[in-house]
Amino acid sequence: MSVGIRHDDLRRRNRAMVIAAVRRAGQPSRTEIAATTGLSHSTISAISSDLIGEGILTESKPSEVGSLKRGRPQVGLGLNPEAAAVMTVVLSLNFLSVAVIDYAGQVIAEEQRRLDTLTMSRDALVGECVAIVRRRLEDPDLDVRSVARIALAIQGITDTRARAMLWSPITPHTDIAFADILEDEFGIPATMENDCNMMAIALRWRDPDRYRDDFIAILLSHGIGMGLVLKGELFTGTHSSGGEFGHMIHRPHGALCRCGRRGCVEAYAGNYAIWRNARQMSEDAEPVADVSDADMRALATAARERDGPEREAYRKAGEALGYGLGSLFALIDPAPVAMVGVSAAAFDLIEPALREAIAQTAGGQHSQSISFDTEPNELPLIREGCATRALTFVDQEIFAPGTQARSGLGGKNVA
Amino acid sequence: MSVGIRHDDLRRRNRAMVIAAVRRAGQPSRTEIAATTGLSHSTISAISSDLIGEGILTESKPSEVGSLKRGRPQVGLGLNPEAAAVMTVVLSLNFLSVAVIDYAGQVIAEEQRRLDTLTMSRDALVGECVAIVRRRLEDPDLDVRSVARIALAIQGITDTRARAMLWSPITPHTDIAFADILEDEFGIPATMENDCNMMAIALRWRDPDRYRDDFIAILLSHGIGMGLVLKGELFTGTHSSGGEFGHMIHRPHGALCRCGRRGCVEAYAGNYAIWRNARQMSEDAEPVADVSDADMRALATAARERDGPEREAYRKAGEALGYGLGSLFALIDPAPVAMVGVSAAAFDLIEPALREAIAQTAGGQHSQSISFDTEPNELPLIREGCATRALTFVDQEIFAPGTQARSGLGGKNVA
DNA sequence: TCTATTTTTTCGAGCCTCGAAAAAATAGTG
DNA sequence: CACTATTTTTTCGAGGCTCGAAAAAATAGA
Repeated sequence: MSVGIRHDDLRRRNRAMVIAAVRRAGQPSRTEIAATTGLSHSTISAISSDLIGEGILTESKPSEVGSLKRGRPQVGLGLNPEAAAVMTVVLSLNFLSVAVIDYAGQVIAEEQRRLDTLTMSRDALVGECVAIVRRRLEDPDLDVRSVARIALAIQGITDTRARAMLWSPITPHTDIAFADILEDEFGIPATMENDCNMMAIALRWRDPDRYRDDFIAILLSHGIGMGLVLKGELFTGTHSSGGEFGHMIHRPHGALCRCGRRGCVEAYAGNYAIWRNARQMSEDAEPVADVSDADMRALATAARERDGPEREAYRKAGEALGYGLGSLFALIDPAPVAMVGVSAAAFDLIEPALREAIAQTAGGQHSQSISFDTEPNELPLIREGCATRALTFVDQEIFAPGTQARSGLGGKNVA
Repeated sequence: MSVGIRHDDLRRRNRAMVIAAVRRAGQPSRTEIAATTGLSHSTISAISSDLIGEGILTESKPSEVGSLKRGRPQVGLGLNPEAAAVMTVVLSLNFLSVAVIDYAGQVIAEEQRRLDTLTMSRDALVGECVAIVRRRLEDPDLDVRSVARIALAIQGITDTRARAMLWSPITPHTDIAFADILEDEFGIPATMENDCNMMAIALRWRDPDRYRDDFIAILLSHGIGMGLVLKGELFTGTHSSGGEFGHMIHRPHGALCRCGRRGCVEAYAGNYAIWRNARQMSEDAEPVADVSDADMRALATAARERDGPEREAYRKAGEALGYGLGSLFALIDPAPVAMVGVSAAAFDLIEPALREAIAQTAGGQHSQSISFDTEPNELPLIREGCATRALTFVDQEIFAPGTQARSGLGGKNVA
């Protein structure tokens, strides 16, 4: 069953703890780290001395902290930007974007490309991803050896182990093992993440007060996606990335969904569904491939101006989202929700019906206390999430590795 | 944030690990424990020597193991039944049952009572629980001091911390802090658990091969409940016991549910709902308070005999359960399901419509691979779950405590 | 009785964390 | 400007824990 704790695990975990404390706090002193981790000063001293010796952390000048207190000034510890780098690859509908990020979290290079993802062949799609990564890696300003991790994100379903895309609305092809492909090509560990999960991670990173242990990130875009954090952990399905909120059933035998089934939440609340209803097309009408953000904004403007089919379309979207959230809340209890994506900008049109629907459900008793936040731009969020995730991997798996000799100078006599 | 690992934690966790290994394996030798925990023989030897010295474990005679191998015979380690005892209290509709269980898991006493829970006053209900516990504690055969934990289970919603019942269908009263009440009364740590969660725990204990990391236990009774294990952990809501599968919305504005809302899964699949549909009453008809098991069995018999309203009622139940499961599977992916309770005996009537409905949902792609198991009797399961939970608490919190001096003989020179 | 085999215990080495004390580095103070 | 108070950081020895190797224990077969 579960395994006992070895003695070596102790140091490993505490190393990881120190690195995590520095990443979260920015420039904490050793004393601060001791306070947040609960470890003793001596232990922190020993571990940080190791980490500085290994080039993972750096001491910042006392002046930067600028304390006006008496006594020996604190020495801030920071992440050494050159200790490593990671790459993020975000693949969305007709769009591919890559960024290189240093160990301290700063973007040091990026590149973006428009593609026609819906019609590309499988090989072409994979080829574009590989090519854009290669171009970044060939950048003379970048030390290739320092790139320790590549995190891809895609809209759609990925497997639990974050190795492959299983299904995605942006391409007709399925089961593409992006992580393995990139690893084989470049020899750099890679993962294939779900876009909404990365949004959730970024939200927590941005605002840990609001998004801490339990919250929901919902992508209101062409499709409906969800990233869910429960009890401080990213929630994933047993086999796949899970959390397919958009494909919970809102109305049995209801409107036709892009996934081919009927009555999904997405079939009422996805951009194509709002579009379809606003145009008063049949619920059986085949979903359109894409609706531009500009068109969606125009729809929202029309809905705000007059009571007509546009307004009704947003109302239906709100109702579907509300009942869906209500069912979700029956399972997990209410939690803060962030609405992300172009339709989040039209949340004023969605919210009334959404709240009314929630009030009809088990979550309704807390209807008032449920708070919504909106963020119209999902792409930066997804990239931030990927970066955070990749850097966390480096922190934990590369710089606090399982049972492996630590590089060089094994001692304390570095200072 | 999260806290570093102290040196003392190491031993604590490994002690817990050893106890857990013994509880799971029954009579394992030290060598076996070393293998399952991954710790060295020396460590296991030291820890088990401590545990035996403290009276937590006992050595069983070599003969019992009865190996025919050459070499020094293995000495089996077992839980000392007298090391502690726990009590389970299961409160269900019109029925209260208590059991006393020794540290090795054997029932050593029990008592049951019929009540009229729906009409009792709050004080009377609490009073009955306190009284039945007191009677068991006054049993001269029982050493009161050895009782280390009381686990209550109730149908309904409990809080995350397992202290209080928040709402239950078996009584009109709400927010009863049973755990605190019993602790104050008897000075024994207590918890208030959700019945379906205990079912899930018992299922895993009974059949860890089938029910290991991810599975679902659904109670098909007067109401519909669910216990959910995900990634090896019991799933609870953020504030309450959560997993209110029965109150996911099947049809917006649909049939009247016992909870007062409309369209819940339970409003189609609970006993009262099947009864209501079988009698061709309106979906708006007030749910009846109780339907006897005998009546439900008669309904099932009628449904099997002829195609009529009874059969249709079960079909509707299956449909509601199927769409609900489908939505659940969209979130967590499919997992093995156990159907528990009186209507599980009529699962043959439910299954076709259920599978058909699931096939319409995101879970449909795996429709074939989803397997259902049935267990008509929920009470023993709930009790077993409580016992397992209470004993696990004793294992971890009492016999492998945080940072606390271990009792007596601190040494290895006990043998 | 002796040997092979398997389980369990013992023992010393190597780490790790901790608390206390020392060292380092600064701001006030007269 | 020397001295003191104060705060941070490092050093050092003590105490624990786990591990591997070797020893001890306990049995079956020859």
